[in-house]
Amino acid sequence: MSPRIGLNLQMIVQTAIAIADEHGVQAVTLAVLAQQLKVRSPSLYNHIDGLPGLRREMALAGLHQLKETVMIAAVGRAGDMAIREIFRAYLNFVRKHPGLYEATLYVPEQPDEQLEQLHQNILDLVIQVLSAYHLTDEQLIHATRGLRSVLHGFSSLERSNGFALKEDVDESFEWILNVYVQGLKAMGTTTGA
Amino acid sequence: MSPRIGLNLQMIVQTAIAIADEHGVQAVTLAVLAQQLKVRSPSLYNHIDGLPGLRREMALAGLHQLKETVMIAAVGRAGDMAIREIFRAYLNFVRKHPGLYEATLYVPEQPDEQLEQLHQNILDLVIQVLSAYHLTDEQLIHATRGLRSVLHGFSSLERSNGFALKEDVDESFEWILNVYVQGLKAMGTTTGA
DNA sequence: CATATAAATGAATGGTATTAGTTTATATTT
DNA sequence: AAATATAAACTAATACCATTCATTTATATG
Repeated sequence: MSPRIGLNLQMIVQTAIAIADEHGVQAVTLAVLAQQLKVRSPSLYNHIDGLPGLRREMALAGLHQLKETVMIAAVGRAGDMAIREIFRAYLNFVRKHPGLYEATLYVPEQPDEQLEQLHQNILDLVIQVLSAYHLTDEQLIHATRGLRSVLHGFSSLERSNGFALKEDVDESFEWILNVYVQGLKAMGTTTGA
Repeated sequence: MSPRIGLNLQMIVQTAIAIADEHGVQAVTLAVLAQQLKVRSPSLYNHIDGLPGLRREMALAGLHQLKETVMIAAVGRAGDMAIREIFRAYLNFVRKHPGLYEATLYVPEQPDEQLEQLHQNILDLVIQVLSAYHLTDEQLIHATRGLRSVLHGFSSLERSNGFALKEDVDESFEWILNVYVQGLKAMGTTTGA
């Protein structure tokens, strides 16, 4: 049932992620991947569905890990503190695994239920935390989108040298975090407008 | 001084941008570009410095256009109104020219003075508008970074199908915009308009 | 009209992903 | 233990891609 079990999916994805974290997703080619695994590139096709399949696997792994990261940050906390820790955990994740994070941005050609499920899982976590504030359903949607926008935007810009001075970046992040939390509270009390 | 002037830089970049806006930056290959220009791909090297050179030209064009867009949005306005219009103009730009915007994210291998200058120009515009709020120098840096993070994050996520429901996206954007402006005012030492 | 110039080309190289068919090591069965 | 089935890994080949080099060729200039 399993002749020549030299490779497996986990090894391949793990190696691919290591390359991505070091040199970016674009540097993950089947050629260098096979080389690092001491194998010929066609052999990889026994375990993954080509380069798109590999990218998908990397995205799945990244989203799963990101979900765990966010969950751990939020567990046992509530309200502002939960939000703040989620923000910090998210940024930390991107800083620690830039290539893996980049991989989570993979957009499949056709709808992918498993990918969508993981995205939804993270979304549900955020929604649960935001439910502490007394927002309408619509405001809840806006707030989650705002949170994702800020987090994705900030970490993406930082990753691509978007911020000139490396020094105050952490302070900027905390400042932005404060603005978001303040805004959340302001919107929660004024249940209209 | 100019034999066989069939091609020029402008034509090439313009065609490349059209391809990028329709199919994404990754779809801009020298092969299809040459094909559309009815020329062999090596001919392009007389006008651009390979694919990296083309990407750089696209980034320059995009940043210039983005700068103009932001400037037009802010001219004759001040305070909240200027901020709001810049937000809307930025999002509109990304929606109208997704590929060109993607091209502006190009990061050169080595420091590129011209690219940096254009980035700085846009930054200066934002800083000038934010100066209406009475922020410290540090807060000003944080505020510009926050603005860029939100704008880049939101438009990127929207472009990659990040938001499930297509309907309320504009409302979400306005909501986030409001949070930002409110936060700005709260942080300012004195109130602006 | 001759010549210099630079644009456009064909040919070739090396990289990439991918497919097809073949070999081969292992697990299972006889 | 030997035979066989199975799937992993391979070789070979194809079709793209960017890029370089040497050559041709059209045009502007002397």
